[in-house]
Amino acid sequence: MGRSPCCSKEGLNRGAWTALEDKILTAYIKAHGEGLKRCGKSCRLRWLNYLRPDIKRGNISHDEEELIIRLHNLLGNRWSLIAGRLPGRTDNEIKNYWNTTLGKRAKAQASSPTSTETPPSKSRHKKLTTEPQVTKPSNSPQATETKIQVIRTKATRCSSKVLIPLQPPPIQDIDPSEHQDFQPYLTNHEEINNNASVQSHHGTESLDALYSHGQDFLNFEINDQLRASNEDSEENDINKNPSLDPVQPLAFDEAMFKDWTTNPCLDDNAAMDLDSLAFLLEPDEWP
DNA sequence: AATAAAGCCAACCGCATTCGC
DNA sequence: TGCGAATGCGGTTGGCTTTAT
Repeated sequence: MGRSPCCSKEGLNRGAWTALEDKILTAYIKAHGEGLKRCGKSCRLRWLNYLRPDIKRGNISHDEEELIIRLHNLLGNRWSLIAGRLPGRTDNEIKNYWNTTLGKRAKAQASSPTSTETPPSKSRHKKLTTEPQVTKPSNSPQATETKIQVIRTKATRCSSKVLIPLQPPPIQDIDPSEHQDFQPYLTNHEEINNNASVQSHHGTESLDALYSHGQDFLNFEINDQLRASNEDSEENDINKNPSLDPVQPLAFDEAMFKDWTTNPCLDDNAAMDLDSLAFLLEPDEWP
């Protein structure tokens, strides 16, 4: 657990602030005000769980569901690790999905082992829109007390509620060319709106992401994590799951990865989904 | 139509870890 | 080396929506 340095990312400045940086920050605050009355923690969460342009919104596909189940068997409640293997999904989303759907299903199956796949509760399939919605304020006390329009970031069904078209954030008064550092934020809105086209039914974009993650995906740090926890605690996941050998490296090396990515059967036309990679998570298949 | 119950999910909270001074 | 601040993470909660009665 713990954090990596917040400024460890390439290209980010660390250490003492320079006069120029101070000037830029001051100019920005002067131009746009102090803005949000939010703590950094809250802002971070909002960014990570919702605003990030690469967030994939929409139903958890069957492939992703299987992946979550397998990873959870492997890692337990290490949501961030699990989320790291599901491009575009957040730890919070996966955690929620597990708590509301998969966990209950697992529990139900455990209590009645003979039953096969149980539908997720009443199967109120979430029907996510691809963009945040601004709903008419409800008649709740909170809503009537304030005239602030609340952006309903929740995935909600279109009901009788009136949906007001989302107004873009007031970014037009920011000249992107003058604020390169804020570029991600300035382009964010557009990217979120484009997420609809990013959605795919069968996880092909996940595959693309896997490609882009490349070896990082194949040699991901599960073993390191498990090894670390093995050192830290006697009650560790390995002990709980004797099928795992924390010291045993994953059966992927550079050559294999190269082989895999150059394999002609994996060309653009190959119809693939995460099922084809399921064996990667099958402990029995591990050497 | 009204109300209760269940489901869902964004955000909050507290703890552990790491950084920078 | 110690300490305060920042950050990452998992657990939990609050409030809204949907479904059932």
